[in-house]
Amino acid sequence: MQDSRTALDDTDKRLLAALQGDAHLTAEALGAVLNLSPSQAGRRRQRLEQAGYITGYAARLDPVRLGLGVQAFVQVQMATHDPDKVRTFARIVNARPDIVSAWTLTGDADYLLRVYCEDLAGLNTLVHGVLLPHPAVARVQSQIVMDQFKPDAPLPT
Amino acid sequence: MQDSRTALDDTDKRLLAALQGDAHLTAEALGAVLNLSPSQAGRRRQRLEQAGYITGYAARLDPVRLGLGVQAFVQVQMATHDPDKVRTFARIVNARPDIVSAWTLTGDADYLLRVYCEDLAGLNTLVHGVLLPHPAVARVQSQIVMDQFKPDAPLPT
DNA sequence: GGTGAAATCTACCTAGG
DNA sequence: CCTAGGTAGATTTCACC
Repeated sequence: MQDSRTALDDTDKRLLAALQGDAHLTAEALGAVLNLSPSQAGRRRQRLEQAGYITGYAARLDPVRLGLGVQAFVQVQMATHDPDKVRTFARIVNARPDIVSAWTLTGDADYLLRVYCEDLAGLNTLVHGVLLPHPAVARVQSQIVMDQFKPDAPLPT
Repeated sequence: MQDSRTALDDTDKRLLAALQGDAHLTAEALGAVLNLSPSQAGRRRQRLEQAGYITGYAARLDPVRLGLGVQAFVQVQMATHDPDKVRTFARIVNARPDIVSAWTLTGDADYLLRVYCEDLAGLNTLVHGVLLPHPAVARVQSQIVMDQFKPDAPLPT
């Protein structure tokens, strides 16, 4: 199965797109979309899973329904790159459930955090009570999400 | 079922967490995790779906496997808020598959875009060939993701 | 590309608090 | 009366032809 990866044909791409929209599509439904027999659609899905294109299937939750009304991006500039201090910072980031993603970026902001909070007070506690007091942190700038303009992230295929 | 929504009990939260990790967990597997019978686990899942906590199930893809080696955040400052020009900008954002998410933020950057590109050349084309030339755009700053520090986004429950 | 066995889901039914 | 557990029919998957 070395070369099933080199090129995704158009059907593969549409299959991946369909499964990004609904992971519970049956082989029969996939076949209907792709103009394939159910067995071929199922086999193709299996191939793409085993080839590593599909890493898993996840439930999509509604943040507002869960009481998470405030979504924000927080840029964190580090005061130091001292490994010890950065490690304790990393532990905090990993431990806090309200920080759902964290990236290191090129440019002047060292970290970008994506956070979900119940309300503005929660965001303030995170920024001023947790991040800013940390010895490794120099500066924090938070930007609240006003609107999710483009819906989340089907990867381009 | 009016009040099944007001408060999620601990079992509900663990169920949501489990399904965020793997949407294909069977009712039996869920029951094993939650110490419930399969029928009760399935029933609980159904309730959470109907109550709107779960909005759907999606396949998670591997961007690198798909040949998308460069991931970046692009901040776009608008030159104008003229509705017409903003609309054409919005159409471009929605049309381009390499822009997977777009948010409007508080602060000086008007839009934050999350993009996946094959390589740096692709990102450059997007920034200098598509975004900057647009009449509504004043300034663009792209920051490439070096490392995804915290894995993507199970929502806190 | 099709078929059949195994597994799973869902709706209904029964028991217990 | 409401919640938990179990059972049967329908649907789906997966290995084989």
